[in-house]
Amino acid sequence: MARTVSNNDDETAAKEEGEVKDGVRKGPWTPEEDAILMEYVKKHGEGNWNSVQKNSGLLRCGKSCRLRWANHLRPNLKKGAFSPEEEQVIIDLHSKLGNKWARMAAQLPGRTDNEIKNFWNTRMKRRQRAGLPIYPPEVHAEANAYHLQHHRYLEQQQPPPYSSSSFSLLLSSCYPKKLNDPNQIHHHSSANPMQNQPDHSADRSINPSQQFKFSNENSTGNNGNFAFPMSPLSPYGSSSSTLLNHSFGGDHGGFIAGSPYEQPFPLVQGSTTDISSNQTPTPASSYASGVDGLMGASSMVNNNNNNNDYYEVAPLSPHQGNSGLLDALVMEAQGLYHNEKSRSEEDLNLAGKLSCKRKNMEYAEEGGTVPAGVSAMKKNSGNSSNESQRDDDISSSQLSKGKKQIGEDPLEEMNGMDDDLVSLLNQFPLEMPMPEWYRRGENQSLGLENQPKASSPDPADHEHAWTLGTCWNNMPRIC
DNA sequence: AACAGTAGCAACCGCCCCCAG
DNA sequence: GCTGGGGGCGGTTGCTACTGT
Repeated sequence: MARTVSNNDDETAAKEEGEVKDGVRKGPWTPEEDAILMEYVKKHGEGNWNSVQKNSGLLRCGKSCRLRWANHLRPNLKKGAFSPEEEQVIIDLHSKLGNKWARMAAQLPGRTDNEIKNFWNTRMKRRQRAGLPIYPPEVHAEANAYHLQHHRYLEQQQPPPYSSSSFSLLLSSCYPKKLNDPNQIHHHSSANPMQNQPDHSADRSINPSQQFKFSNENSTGNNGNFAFPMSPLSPYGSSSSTLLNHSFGGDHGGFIAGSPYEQPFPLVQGSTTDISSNQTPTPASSYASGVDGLMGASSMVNNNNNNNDYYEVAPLSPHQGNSGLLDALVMEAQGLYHNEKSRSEEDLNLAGKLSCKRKNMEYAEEGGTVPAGVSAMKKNSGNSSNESQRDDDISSSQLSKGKKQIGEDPLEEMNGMDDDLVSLLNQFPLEMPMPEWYRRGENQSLGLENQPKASSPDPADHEHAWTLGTCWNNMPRIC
């Protein structure tokens, strides 16, 4: 559409010059302003943005200058469409980090967080309209394993090698789940376009996508696929358990096909879902030993829970050296490793308590009874005042050391929200009408949720679903 | 061809948080 | 503890391009 031209010349002129309020101009930057800002930065360097107005006469606030510089003027900025490689990186990073645009930008030289955000939001919208899942399955599988690895750390009562902030966002990549449905483990369970809402998605009750009651939920938990009762508030919580239920996408290994950094990401499960047949079951230690980077504390985890053996290696960031954020993450991981052992048990209790609460809601929602184990967990999960006290202790002890240390407790951050979130938990509707797009997804071969049960996964069908059905590769280019 | 509707995208704003002084 | 600077991120706005009538 042709640009709408105002009939009011004065208005147009005012717009072009930008609106000046309190001596600060807003609106689009003019080339002259850009030149002034660039000149200023050239002379004085970046930083101290609030002094720009004083020293350069630019009628822009400091923040506006900073943004303008960061997003448009700074050297080495890439402009234009994202390359396929960049898109792949974004998708993969988002599956792990959630809406951490700045961190993602740190791994995409020349790209800004805003640019990535816009790209993602546009993509989200597009896929939302199409009723498609956000992630291609291979990325999702890797992200799931990434999350699962964290989950296993908790089970082992070992500190997870993630930072609080990063992991809280890892949780955002959940697909909606069919809790306790043993079959669900083989399904990428959603075409839910809302599945990737920001951080809150750690909790099924918070993530809008997870408020929907899915039919055929099966509360039997005797096959090892029992929805792991973890806290929605724990950074190791429900999301991981959610992921546990669909982590093993059957026909996907731990590699991102076509990824600019095809990291081997072995993920081998023993019994329920055999994905090992589709990838080389490499001894995790061989990966764990020779890697560094984001997952500096990468490790092998062997869990015998419910006859399922998992050997996992944390995915590693392939991009290094372009961001202090990554270094920070490594340091956080190291800090976590040393600081959290003493708290993990209590954290688990809290996680159990809260997740049991949610679990009870789910059972109630299904009209069933709460299994004894769940009730018992609820009883044994301690009391909130103790938890609060613990958090206070942690906080004060940390404060007593002065600055917050890198590697501070992710649980502290999460638990700080306990009251609010529990309140939210209690207020969310237990059942919502299943949206049309989901019902459609149940019956049409749009996404992987419609793949045959993984007892006999058909890679060909699967491939078809993505290359033809969901048109991942055929999506229009962003331009 | 002209117009209207709509999607995609760039850019900005506001709020919040962290950190250093 | 307070304050200011800087940064992160969600939301919004407005322009542009495309498509349908």
